[in-house]
Amino acid sequence: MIEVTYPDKSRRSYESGVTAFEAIAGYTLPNNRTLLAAEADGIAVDLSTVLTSNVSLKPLTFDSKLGKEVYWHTSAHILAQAVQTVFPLAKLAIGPPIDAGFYYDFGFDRAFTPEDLNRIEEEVHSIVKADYPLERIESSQEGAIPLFQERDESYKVEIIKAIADPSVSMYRQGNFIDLCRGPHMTSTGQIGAFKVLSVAGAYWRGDKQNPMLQRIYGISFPTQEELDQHLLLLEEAKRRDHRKIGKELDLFSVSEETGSGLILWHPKGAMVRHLIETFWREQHIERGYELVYSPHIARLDLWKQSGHLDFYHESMFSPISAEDNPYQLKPMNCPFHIVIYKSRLRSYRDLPLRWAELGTVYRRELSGVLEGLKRVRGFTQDDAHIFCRPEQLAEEVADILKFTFSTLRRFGFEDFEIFLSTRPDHAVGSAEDWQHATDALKSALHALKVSYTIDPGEGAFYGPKIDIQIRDVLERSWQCSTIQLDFNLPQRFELAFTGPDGKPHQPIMIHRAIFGSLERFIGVLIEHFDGAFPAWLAPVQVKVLTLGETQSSYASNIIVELKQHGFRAEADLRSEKINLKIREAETAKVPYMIIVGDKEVAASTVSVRKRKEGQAGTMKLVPFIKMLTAEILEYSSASPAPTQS
RNA sequence: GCCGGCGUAGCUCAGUGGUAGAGCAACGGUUUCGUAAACCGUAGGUCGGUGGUUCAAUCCCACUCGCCGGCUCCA
Repeated sequence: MIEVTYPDKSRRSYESGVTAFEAIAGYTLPNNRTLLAAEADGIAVDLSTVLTSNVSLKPLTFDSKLGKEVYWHTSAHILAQAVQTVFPLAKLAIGPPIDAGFYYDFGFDRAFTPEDLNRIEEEVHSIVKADYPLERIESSQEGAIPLFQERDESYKVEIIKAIADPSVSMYRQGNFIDLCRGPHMTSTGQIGAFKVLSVAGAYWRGDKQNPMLQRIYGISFPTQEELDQHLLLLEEAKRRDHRKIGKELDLFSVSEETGSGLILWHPKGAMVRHLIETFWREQHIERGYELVYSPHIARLDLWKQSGHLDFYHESMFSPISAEDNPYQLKPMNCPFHIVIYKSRLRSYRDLPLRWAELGTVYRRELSGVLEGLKRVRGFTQDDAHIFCRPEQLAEEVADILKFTFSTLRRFGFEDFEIFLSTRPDHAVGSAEDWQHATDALKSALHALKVSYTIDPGEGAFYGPKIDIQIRDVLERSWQCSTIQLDFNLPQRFELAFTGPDGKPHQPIMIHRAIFGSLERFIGVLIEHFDGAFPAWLAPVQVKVLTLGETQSSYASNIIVELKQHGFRAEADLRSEKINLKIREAETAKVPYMIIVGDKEVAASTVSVRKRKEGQAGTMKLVPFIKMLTAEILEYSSASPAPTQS
């Protein structure tokens, strides 16, 4: 007999050899979902899995992350079956689930066309309708290889040969068979709604030396409504693409004449950036940072000593010559801050030193990866370096975390996901240093009651790090903030402080950024707000619109008064209809409109109109100013650290 | 960089092997009109660039620049 424990802590006994399906069949599923697979001691398994020992068992439905993975993995198999039905010569490569949906890579002698994708999707529907059961087949490597050789599946053969385990598994549905670790759903008919999304080239194993495969992306959901909802989000993301809005609102541009990946900030965009930068500087000074500035180029020798020339040269522009000395355009700010540190002897009493700089760096990104503000060749890091003693580490990190959360909240981000990356295989620094540093990061996270995920071995070679992802209104995740410890640079530059013992000690260096790249962050912000910035960030906060020429001087006086109160206000005195002026102000996403006609002039009032919401009443200018001031102040209510699921 | 797609007036787009159009914007004029587009007119493009095929190319071909979707989520 074996004992099965369920998520509600109840237990039941079964004969050994019972299947996961039998053990879970009686368990009620939430939300009317279909049972897809099971989670046995935290690992997803087929429902046909035979249980032979005590286990804690959980039903998997589409509502969990693991369940989605199973659902989308099976969907990928259905896609592959459809492709091979339509194009028997297409060779199977790999087909995993991804964050949202799945893809499958095929070796094929040409690119798939949109018409091909339509045919494939039709075939998918008939496979779903046929409701083929999925059957798991276990085999030795020796048994599996001829099977795939026979089918001319050279990628599969290559995969099998690379597998360490002598036995492999395959899944069959109808006449389609694929090498696969699984687990899978029980039948193809369990897919509710399926959409083939797009196709793009992708290298076999991501290596540009290898042949280019055709990657088909798809997505599936239990119901048509969920699929429609998802497609709506994709459309919305496309609609509010920051490149499109950036052009419409005249925020920024990129020109072929100046070069790709180099941002030209137009006045309106520059104002938004200026507001963010000003806020950033004020916050840093308030929180005990000092501002520094460093040049855009430095002698090549500096980059030799920092190691960037060895490890980072692929991302650096070529050196610049000046007389006999080669200079290098900076891809990072850290070496400059280090040189400042070294400009004099430092005492343990001086630490921690917190130096911040909005430093513009240049990186030679591949032309194909550039994307609006989000991936560029010249960008401004909101960089800071903290030099501290080992025992100060946990507190410094906790402060940075608090600072980061409060800053991100200020910009309307409430949903955070935190990752702690630990020591990779190849790393500098002693095991003890890594242990101490990683513990300090953890204790900072614990102190703030922040939950996080550990990414084992994903730290940089020079130290462990904490990455923070924000989730925007379209439910997309963006990684902006990062806190990285560095054992490498202090060593390379022989940084030291004099301890109470009168001897030199090595400080710990923390690199941290909240926005990461100002350009990228603003790109994310534009999409998050759909270009409709909150009043404190809007390049123009108030637009005064006149009905006719007789109100011009009244309107101008209002502008003067608003400006005296520090607001960004503009007037529209043209002899145009009020509807047109309103429409243009709405399109420009100006948060407040003030409409003045003869009535307002006579009563010395203003008619206030709020962006998107419409008329907000007629009032004297003073209450309007109070209202706007209050709205702007509301944004500074930054709260403490989040609690995470 | 690689694969695929695209590149026509400031913007959004239509179009054809015989040297190009629309709407909006701009400019000029008329209109002074109360909460999301008044009306009339004018001007504006060597059809991304270079070379080639052709009697003739914006349209075909090659190269080049740029943009878009992807390219370390490893059965």
